[in-house]
Amino acid sequence: MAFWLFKSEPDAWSWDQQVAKGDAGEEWDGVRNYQARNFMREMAVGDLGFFYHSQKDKAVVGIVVVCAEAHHDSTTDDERWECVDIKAVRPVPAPVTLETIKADPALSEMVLVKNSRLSVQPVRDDEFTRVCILSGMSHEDVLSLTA
DNA sequence: GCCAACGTTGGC
DNA sequence: GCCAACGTTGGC
Repeated sequence: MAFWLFKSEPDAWSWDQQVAKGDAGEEWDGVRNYQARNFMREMAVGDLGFFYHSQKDKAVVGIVVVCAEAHHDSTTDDERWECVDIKAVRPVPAPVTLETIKADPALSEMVLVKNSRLSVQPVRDDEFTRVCILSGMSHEDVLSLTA
């Protein structure tokens, strides 16, 4: 299983809106960046990701799961752009802010820290676990997610 | 609201 | 194929 991070401006598409979509999930559409698209092409159904609010919150607020592999982005006729579908799994007990992430030496290599503009990015196993723990989840909580 | 970082476009 | 100009993102 691989881990990812999906970044969204809460004014454009928020965690609450994602949750409201329920198990049907929603296209992660609108991505017009090759790097981000290529990461989505690598995703498999069942991969987990963080849902990150940029701008005002600047925090990881929830956990999502990929529920459809990359397919054409329905918001454009341009054949180049694809997206996956994701659905909400659970909110994190407490948001993990960018400030907290930046202050943690174990997370200094995160793409979020090194390339703040990339909207879809890979997360390492150890980084995924670490952020979960920082959010207040127990090790058992993390294990039950990744089992 | 500013600006640094980055990606894309288009002229040469 | 290079690079200047431009547009966008997102942290501050």
